[in-house]
Amino acid sequence: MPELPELEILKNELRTHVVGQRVLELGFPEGKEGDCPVPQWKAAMEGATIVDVERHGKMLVLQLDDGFSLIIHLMMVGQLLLSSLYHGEPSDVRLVLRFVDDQLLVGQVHLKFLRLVPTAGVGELPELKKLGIDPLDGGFTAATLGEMLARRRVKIKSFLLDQRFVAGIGNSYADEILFEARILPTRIASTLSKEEVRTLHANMVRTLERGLELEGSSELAFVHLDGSKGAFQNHFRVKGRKGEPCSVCGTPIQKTSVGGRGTYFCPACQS
DNA sequence: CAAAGAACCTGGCGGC
DNA sequence: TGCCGCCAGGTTCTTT
Repeated sequence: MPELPELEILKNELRTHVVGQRVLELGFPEGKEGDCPVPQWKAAMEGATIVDVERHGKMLVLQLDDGFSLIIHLMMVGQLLLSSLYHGEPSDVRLVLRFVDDQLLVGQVHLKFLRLVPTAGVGELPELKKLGIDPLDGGFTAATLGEMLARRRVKIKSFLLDQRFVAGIGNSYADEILFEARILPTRIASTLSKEEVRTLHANMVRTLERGLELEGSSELAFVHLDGSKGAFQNHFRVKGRKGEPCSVCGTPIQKTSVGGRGTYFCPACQS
């Protein structure tokens, strides 16, 4: 779903196309405002200029020059589209930012996870404060991963999905990472050997970077600002491949459930 | 506090 | 054609 690589792509595209834009109007479709305090949000955003875009885990933070920040989480099916790049008809619009040059940033976003807060308080938001280390951050080393895994009695797949430890990995990348690292999703975190920790770390970084190189995974709804799809889903080696021969050894890929999430793995390659 | 599981949410799909 | 239940996986809450 939209995971770290997809959000990183959107962050970069927003930095290129939206940073520097001044918001003329903030709009919600009639009757779809949800619980958003529309008048206050309009007052805070209209007339303000977007000066930076950051990513924290799977969350995007659009920083305005008047001291407010808009925080967006795409959940499973969210999309952001920019009218100057995208020429179709967005399907389920929930949020529209109109800029002074008449460009529209249109969002199909989960309003329950939309926030507008003072920029100074962004770091104190519970949703952001609880996030763990970013796997593409330089501080994320095999040693730090090893420290986090030690004494953790949770299944390694659940560990990867838990945003409090490492932020940004979701259900699709988790399966691909564990396949590449040749580690069973059900292994208990603390039982990984030093060598396995090193391999896991390397493949977390490598797999996420490969997702970036392939323009993200559009397995579900993810698209770029221009509506185009990524290609990583075409290179999945286990995700969604139940019964198909493993690309390494030919053994049929199996599907099981780990932590209530669909989990694909090769019973021969992963141990 | 850690871990597991259920619940909530949205969209898509199959069955009737 | 619609309705319904189910599944998907993002989060959060509840229980142990």
